[in-house]
This record gives sequence, structure tokens and C-alpha cells, in this order.
Amino acid sequence: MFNKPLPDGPAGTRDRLIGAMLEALGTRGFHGVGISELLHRAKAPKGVLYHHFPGGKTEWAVATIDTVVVHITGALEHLFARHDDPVQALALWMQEAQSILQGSGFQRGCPLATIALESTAEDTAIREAVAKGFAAIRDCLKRALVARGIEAQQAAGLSSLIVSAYEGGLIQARVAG
Amino acid sequence: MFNKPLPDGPAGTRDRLIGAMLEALGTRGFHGVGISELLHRAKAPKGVLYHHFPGGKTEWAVATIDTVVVHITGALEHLFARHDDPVQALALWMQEAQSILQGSGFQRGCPLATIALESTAEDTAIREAVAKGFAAIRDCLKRALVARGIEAQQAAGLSSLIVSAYEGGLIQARVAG
DNA sequence: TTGACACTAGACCGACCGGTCTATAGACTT
DNA sequence: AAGTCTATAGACCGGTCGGTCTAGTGTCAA
Repeated sequence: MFNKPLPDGPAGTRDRLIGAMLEALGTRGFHGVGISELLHRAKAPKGVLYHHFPGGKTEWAVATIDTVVVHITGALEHLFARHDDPVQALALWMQEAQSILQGSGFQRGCPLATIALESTAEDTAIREAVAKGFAAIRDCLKRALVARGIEAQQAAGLSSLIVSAYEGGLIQARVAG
Repeated sequence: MFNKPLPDGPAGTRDRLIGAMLEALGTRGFHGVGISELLHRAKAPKGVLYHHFPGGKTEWAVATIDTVVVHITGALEHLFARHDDPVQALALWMQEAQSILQGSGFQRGCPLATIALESTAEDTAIREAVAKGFAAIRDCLKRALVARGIEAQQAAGLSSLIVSAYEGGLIQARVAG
């Protein structure tokens, strides 16, 4: 998860950088886009990048992952707060995800999934960020389910399954168009 | 799907090339590995590549996708032929996938999923190959379910869900270790 | 023996990769 | 006015990228 575009916001340079990386991760993956192209899209010169992210492309991606995870969990909390029925809340979620996918011409998938698959065990920073991100999302779902009276362990298993089905579905939908 | 390594076989040069690409797709994705490294692993010089795959890296990947899909559907048919209970057959399948993932130190994931997410709509050859591959796998599952008396439309939906859950689970398991 | 053809072999190329470096602009202190 | 610090700007670099090109090396038919 997730393929929601970030809200534009006040859009400082750093935000624009993260926005560009987010879109790239969702559409082509980490290794699929070059820094120069990314910077061009963000309308930023190279010096800016290494000022905001001294760790280079990797740190850039990690910051993007962290940001998107915050947005996802926030949106989920919001959704669960407004809808008491978890099934309904998730249905709304999936529906919105689908409309975003469709609206982008089946291009924009989940940035987390793509970089998760591209990363190796050596890419520790990225791996950690993605792992923490997925864990946070699962935990968010689990808490919502537990709050509705579902037993903890079952809720945890269910949360994993929801995320799995969501990600897998997004993969298939994207290539199938 | 899938993370099964191909059987070694008589291993002509073309097979070695496909084997190397397969491993790369499962661990780092299409853009994550360079041709030179791939060729080094396959112990083949550059000229060989463009002899067997005049279309270059893309055609190489497409051939690999086609090959792996054939192996997956074949293995699934075999499994369903030997086990009458589809749940048991799938459980065995998942179990084997998990043991492969674990055996590779949580490195080797599904080659189809990775390249599916990395590809854009412009990469028509790759997209088509992946889409056809997923469709073939879903169809394989569906036929097995229908043969056990499940209604066609329901079987189709269930097949998609199985593939989704499988892929999504593999993603999470891999980053979580 | 020779010619044709499938295959192997690797030097070579321009383009682009991620990353470093120096220069400068603006805001704020002193 | 001078100094400091954050942020912007882009020229520049070595390395690697995917891909082309020429030169062998079998193997088989005629």
C-alpha cells in the first residue's frame, strides 16, 4: 500500500522532491528512474537533492517511504473513525485505490510493494523502512479490528491477509489494465 | 508467482541465460541488474546474448517470463492431479514456496510480481508477457476448482484472490524476513 | 576442401548513471 | 557592513549502462 497521491500542500522543495520520488516508486520503481529525470520532474537542480538528502538516492527513497506510510496510516485511522463497520471502511478504501489506479491509466501502483521487491537484503536502510512501513499498516488495521471486538491474534492474521490481498490485487489489476 | 528455481536440466547456453535472468528478476528486478553482471553469472559473453535474444534485455526477460509461467502452471497441474483436495494442494504449494523463500535467506521472491511492478504501459512486450502469465496461472487454478464442482464465476474470483494473497504474502514475508 | 550457418567471444561505443564540487543568492546576526 | 548559515544552482566526473560490431570456432552438407 498505497497508491494515493500525496496532497500538494505548501510544497517546499523537499516536498516536491518527495512527491517526485513517490510517483516514480509507484510507477516504475527505484531503479527504473534516474536522479536527473526525477529532479527534472521536481523542478529542482542537483545541489538541492544532496542538501536535503545527504545520503543520496537511497535516503531520498527512505524519506519518501516514511512519508507515504504516515499518510496511509493516517487515512486508515480517519476512515475507521468515521465508519464503525470495518468491512465498509475497507471497501471504501479499496474503492478509492481502484479509482486512483484507473485514473492514472493503470500506471500508479503501490510504491511500497515495488521498492520492497526491488530491494535486496544488503539495502538495509530501504528494507528497514519498508518493513517498518508494512508493520505500521498491519498494526493500524489490527488495532481497528481489535477495537471492534476481534480477538488479537486473529486480528493480526486478518490484517496481514488484507494487506496481502490488496497488494496482490493491485499487481494483477495493473498489468491486466 | 513464483519463486521456484528452474530445474538445472541439460543447460544449454540459452537455458543458462534464462536461469540467470530468472534469479535476477526474483531477487532484484529487471532494472536492478545489469546485462554484464547477468552474463557473468550465466558464464556467457555478450555476443551470445544478442544471438539468442536479438531484442536485447527485454526479449531476454520476456522469454524468461514465458518459461517460468510454463513451469508454474505445469507444477500446479501436477499438484492438482495428485491431490484431490484443492485446499491441500494449495497448502503444499504455499509450503514449498515458503521453504524456497526461507532457503534463499528471504531473497528470492516472485519474478513475475517484481517485473510487473517495474514495467510501465510503454513496455508493451513485458506487460503482455506478464499479463498473459498471470492469466494462465489464474486459469489453471480456476480449472482445478471447477473440476471439483465449484461454480465457474466463483472459481475465477477465488483464483484471483489466491494469486493476490500469495503475491502479497510473499512481498511481506520477504521484507519482514 | 570448401562454403554455409549456428554459435561463441569480447573489444568497443555513446549515453546516462549516481555522486561530488564550487559558486552564489538570500535571510538573519552582530 | 561584514559574517554566517541555509538553500539553490548546475558544471563536472568516473563508472556502468544497454547495445553494436568484427572475428573466430565448430559442425555439417556437398
